[in-house]
Amino acid sequence: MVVGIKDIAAHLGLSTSTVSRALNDYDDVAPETVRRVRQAAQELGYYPSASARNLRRQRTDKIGLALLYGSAYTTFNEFFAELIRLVAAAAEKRDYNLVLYTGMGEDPCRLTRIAQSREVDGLLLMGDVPGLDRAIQSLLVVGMPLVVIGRPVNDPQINYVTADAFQAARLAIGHLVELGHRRIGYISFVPTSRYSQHRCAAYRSALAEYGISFDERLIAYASLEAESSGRALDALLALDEPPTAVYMFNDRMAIEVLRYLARQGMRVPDQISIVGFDDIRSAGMVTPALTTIRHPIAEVAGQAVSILLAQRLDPTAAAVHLTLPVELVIRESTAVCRSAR
Amino acid sequence: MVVGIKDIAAHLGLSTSTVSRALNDYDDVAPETVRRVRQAAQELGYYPSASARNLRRQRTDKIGLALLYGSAYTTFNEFFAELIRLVAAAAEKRDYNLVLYTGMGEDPCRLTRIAQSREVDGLLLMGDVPGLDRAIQSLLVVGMPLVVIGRPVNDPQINYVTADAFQAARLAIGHLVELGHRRIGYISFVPTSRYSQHRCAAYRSALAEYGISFDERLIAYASLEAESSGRALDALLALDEPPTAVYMFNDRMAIEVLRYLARQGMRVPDQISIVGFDDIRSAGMVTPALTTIRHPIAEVAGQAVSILLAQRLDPTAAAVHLTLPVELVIRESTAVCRSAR
DNA sequence: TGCTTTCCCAAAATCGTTTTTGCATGGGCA
DNA sequence: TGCCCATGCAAAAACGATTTTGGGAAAGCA
Repeated sequence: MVVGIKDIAAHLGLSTSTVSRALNDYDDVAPETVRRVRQAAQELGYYPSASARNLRRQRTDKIGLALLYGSAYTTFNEFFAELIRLVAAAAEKRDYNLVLYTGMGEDPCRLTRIAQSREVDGLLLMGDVPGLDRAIQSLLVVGMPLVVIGRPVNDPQINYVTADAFQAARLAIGHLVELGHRRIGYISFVPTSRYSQHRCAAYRSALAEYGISFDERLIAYASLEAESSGRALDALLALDEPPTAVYMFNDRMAIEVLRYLARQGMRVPDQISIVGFDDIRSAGMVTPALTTIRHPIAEVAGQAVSILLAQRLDPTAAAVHLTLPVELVIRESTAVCRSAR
Repeated sequence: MVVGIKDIAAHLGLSTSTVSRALNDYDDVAPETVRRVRQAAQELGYYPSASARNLRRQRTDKIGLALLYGSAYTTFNEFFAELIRLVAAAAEKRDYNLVLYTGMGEDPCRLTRIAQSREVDGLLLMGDVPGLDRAIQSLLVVGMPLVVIGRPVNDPQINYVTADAFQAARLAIGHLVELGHRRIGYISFVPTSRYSQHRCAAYRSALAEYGISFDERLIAYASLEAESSGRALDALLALDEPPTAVYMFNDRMAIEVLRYLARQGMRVPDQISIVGFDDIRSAGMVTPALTTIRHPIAEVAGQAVSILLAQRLDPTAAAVHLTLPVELVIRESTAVCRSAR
């Protein structure tokens, strides 16, 4: 049923090696033979078996994208959707396909298995779970190329590509300070995530830059569950001196907060300003439209794939650490601070 | 560096076949030998080479999800994000991984290559592009299991899983009719898509059920480009007798329309009612919250994977045609028709 | 004891390619 | 003519596992 290289060889009275070399552009095959082989392959509808090819060439032409999230991440959001699409597109442009590994939260050892069994040629890592570092070390041991997406990594051997969280915080906080805000809260992702930790550090650093003293109580944490962001905001609003503006971990949570505030009858931006992060498509479509930081997802995705494949070609090359600039997108969810008017 | 089955065999003074059979639960290996092999495998950090295994077993333990969209689909939306996540989860639950094939719009022949090279064990097909049917036939020829997602297929040999678009239209139109609407428009996806055609047929059928005569001018088409839905709505509103309610192809487009109407200063649902389709997460978070049809994505994803793997096990089984029920979710974007008050 | 069965395991075949090696054939050159 | 080299292909060796085949040793039975 399925036609193999043998069938072509038999059909033309050639050996399989000649057929293979004809199809793979070797230069020790007569042009006429190449033509005949190509034509026969076409006619018989021949496509090489991926498994056999992979085994012999020791490569799979696939890269993996591992989404390392615990149960706190119960749902994808638009950000992931975009990221996955862009990574897949970048990979396909280079004739690679994308394998999705999700639900790795419970068992980072699956990473080890993926690497050791060499079922992909490289791994993109997104997310953070307990035990991840050890799993990553096991990838390095077998020489599996890998790139961490979205946060810096301390280990100088490990590639990463991330948006500039410090610049982002500077832009967000700076924008709010210009509007007269001094009491600026931050709602981050679960504190065990290094994404969250990194962003918190960026928030603190930005506050310091604008001469605002850091108040620990102005940081709250939320997961991506439906009501979580609302509860986190509640905690901030319940303070003696509640924030007049809140910078959010991402747009998804920011939009949840907008919705929550609307239900509570609080007007944004009149009573409180909100700044998001990512600039997902919905950010511009909610009411009020969300002021946010544009995350250069396409660049992140493209660079991640580039770096991964470059490391595959030259495993000895130094690790690449890439921090990409972000932009402030001012929409309707931020305004002059009431108490500063 | 990478440890293979030979290393274990050498290490224990056994043959590779015994090691393999010990690891694969054959019953002609002494329990003590199995124990030793298992332990050695653990200690040496052995994982079987996926490529070698795939070649010998003639399976890859991967399924593909092909997204067949032309350039009209420039972006994923939440619906796809959810679908991909749920399909991946369903696959992983059965120890399969998901390979994403995107950007197949320009060349459905890639499907043929995927099938012939057997790089996945089955294919889930989502979307519709010119030349798709011929490509699908080529999959059938090589016996690649496949399931079409999201729309019925005429060919009785082809599995499909879809939400019930006719019930959806009945629920949506019925709801609007109850509110007094008689002039109900429909904004569909690009007319070349069979998704669009099927949904239009459902819309017509629902109108007929409620005794409303069909007016071709009340159907408009939009792509998923940013301004496309707004333009389509404009066309409907420019009619002599514009619709008092519009049923939308999906929530993404419905939300774009809400945004567009807000910019135009039209109040929803006071001046016009809008019904969506899918019930993506954003649907409940926009203002006004969107009345919509809940698409049972999790069931669709789970059933699609089940059917695919079942067909893999028994290629002679009859094709499965599954139409899953939907639900009406009433929120804030629909109200009593003004002219009926 | 002798024969059959059962239990383990080794050896070899296999999956379908790619890559290496080797060998004719023919042409160029002295 | 004799030698060498380039050309074009066949044969065989990988790739690393699984599966088939076969056989020796121990155990059971007459």
